[in-house]
Amino acid sequence: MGQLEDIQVFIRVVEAGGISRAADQLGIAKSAVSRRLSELEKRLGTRLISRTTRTSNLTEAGRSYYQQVLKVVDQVAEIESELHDTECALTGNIRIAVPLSFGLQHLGPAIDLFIKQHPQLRIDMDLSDRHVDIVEEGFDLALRISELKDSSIQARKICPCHHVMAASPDYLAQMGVPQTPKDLEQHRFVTYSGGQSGQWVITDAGGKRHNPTMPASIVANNGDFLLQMACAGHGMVVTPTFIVWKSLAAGDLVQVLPDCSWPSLNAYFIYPRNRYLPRRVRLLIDFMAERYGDRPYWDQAM
Amino acid sequence: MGQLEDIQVFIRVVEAGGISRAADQLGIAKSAVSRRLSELEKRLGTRLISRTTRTSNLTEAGRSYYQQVLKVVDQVAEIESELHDTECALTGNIRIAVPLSFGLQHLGPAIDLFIKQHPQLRIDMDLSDRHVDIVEEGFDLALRISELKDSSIQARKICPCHHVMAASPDYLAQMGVPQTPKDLEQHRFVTYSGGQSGQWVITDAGGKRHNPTMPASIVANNGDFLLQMACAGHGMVVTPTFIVWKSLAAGDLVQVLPDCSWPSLNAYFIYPRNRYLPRRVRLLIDFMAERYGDRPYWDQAM
DNA sequence: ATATCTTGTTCTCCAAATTAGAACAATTGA
DNA sequence: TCAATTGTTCTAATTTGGAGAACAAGATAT
Repeated sequence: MGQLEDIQVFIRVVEAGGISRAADQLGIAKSAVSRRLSELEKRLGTRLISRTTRTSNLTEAGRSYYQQVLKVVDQVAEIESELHDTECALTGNIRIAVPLSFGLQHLGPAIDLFIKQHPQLRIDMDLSDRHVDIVEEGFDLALRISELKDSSIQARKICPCHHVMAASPDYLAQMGVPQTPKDLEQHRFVTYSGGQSGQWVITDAGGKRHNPTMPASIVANNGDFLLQMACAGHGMVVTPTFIVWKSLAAGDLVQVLPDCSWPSLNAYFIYPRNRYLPRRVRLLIDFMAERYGDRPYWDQAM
Repeated sequence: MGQLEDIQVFIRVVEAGGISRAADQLGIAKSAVSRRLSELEKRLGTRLISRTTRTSNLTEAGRSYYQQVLKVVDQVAEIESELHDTECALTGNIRIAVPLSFGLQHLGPAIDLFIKQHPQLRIDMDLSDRHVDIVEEGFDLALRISELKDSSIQARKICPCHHVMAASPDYLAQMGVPQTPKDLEQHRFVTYSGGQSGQWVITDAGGKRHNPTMPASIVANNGDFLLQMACAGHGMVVTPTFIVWKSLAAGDLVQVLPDCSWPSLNAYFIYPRNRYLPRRVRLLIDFMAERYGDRPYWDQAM
């Protein structure tokens, strides 16, 4: 391999935070990464990353070198893929990190369509609900559902993400149907773990905001699981429409306090700032933004 | 090898004007160059150089690609050699094309000193009097002795290049010593072949310009040879001081019409415009400019 | 018109380069 | 204190890439 490949290995080590993680992400042995890095340092006559056992840190020279070569690597990628894409069908790999529920239920079919349009592309999907640092982990982009976008990254909104409260008919028959937000305090909930999911602000039809206590009998970090528990009558759930839409349509769940509204989130594709975005990645983002848009099909079905 | 090395091979093919010459300059087999170029074109999905048997021409895509990657290759070279040179003794290669006479008599000792100061450098010297296209032939720089500098290249003057007229004592005893430029028409000359060397403009002490006919009994393209012929009494010679200085000092030749002057040329180092000049090359140019300067040692000895 | 020379292509063999994996030292965390 | 993890180094295996031969085709010289 060559000079630019050595540089790319170095960049990966820096962004991954270590040789072992870089090796995992690059799919090569850590001995190979170690050797490539050592040879780059030898060629430059200076240490780029100071390593002790179990830690590695950029030196001052390494930091400067990293800033400079990052631009060069992007330029080469841009020059070559712009030329290639002018002449050819899209090829290459796209690494995406997406939340589990959204990924399984919505991105799957969408990716299927996209790949049919661009059969020479390869998609590498990471489905999980953990927070992903796309630079550190070497992703092209990630889907994030949130209110605020991180200022250090670029984001493209692809659709709104509304929430509704719902419960099973059996549960409501047993516990009664809440008429006002205050009534909620007499009920049980299944809620998301972590963060501040248990503390929701609900806005009633008159525009008044409420902050009801919602005692959780079941807590989990997975929306599909919570949906199952709600359908089984274990409590009411506040959940995204993109999760609950089919259960509502089937009558397995019934919307509660439908005139009230919950804080609205958005789904964004995020990608690294100041980094060349290959055309195939841009096309995928455009494709998804168009496919979902401001009134996605699951909201239209309600 | 890698992506950047493929690009460097491509650049060399473009600038050399063909795969065979590029292979010669790179020191690898033309089959290897052919294969590298083909693989680069395959990766980009487009033809960069259209080849028929015995000719090759840049395509439109190739021209654009060449312009863009040239900058990138320079940037990488700059980033890495600036970092390297900050930390280390100078290393690397310098390829220089120099005129034969000047190279043998003056650059040799100078290079010897320079290499003693920077022992890890490697000098690749091409000595000839032919016109060298430094970009096409892959030189870092060339020494050129001329009046005008080519506008498409960068030049750094390293010293003036004065000419004098001289003849052997025997010749002058036999033929008489010319007193005025007009007297020259009664004499024989040994002169440079090609160009307009046989048509000199001499300026007398009063500032008047003369254009004497100087019949040549011996013509050659090498100044050292002409010096020998002049010392042997075959005629008078107009020659650079850097060639004739020792023969004058030794009494083998005597200056003729010393109050007159000849068009003054300069010695320049020339190097490619818009191309990163490694520090080692810049240091060599500085070294030579300082070593010779406005009154080089051979002019001081006269 | 023909022969020779030169360029670029393609293929095969072999040497060189590079990776995987094992073994190890050393630090960190349980 | 022990186990886990990181990074380094070495060796064997695998992959890559160059050299050189053979060839096609165009240009040049005779």
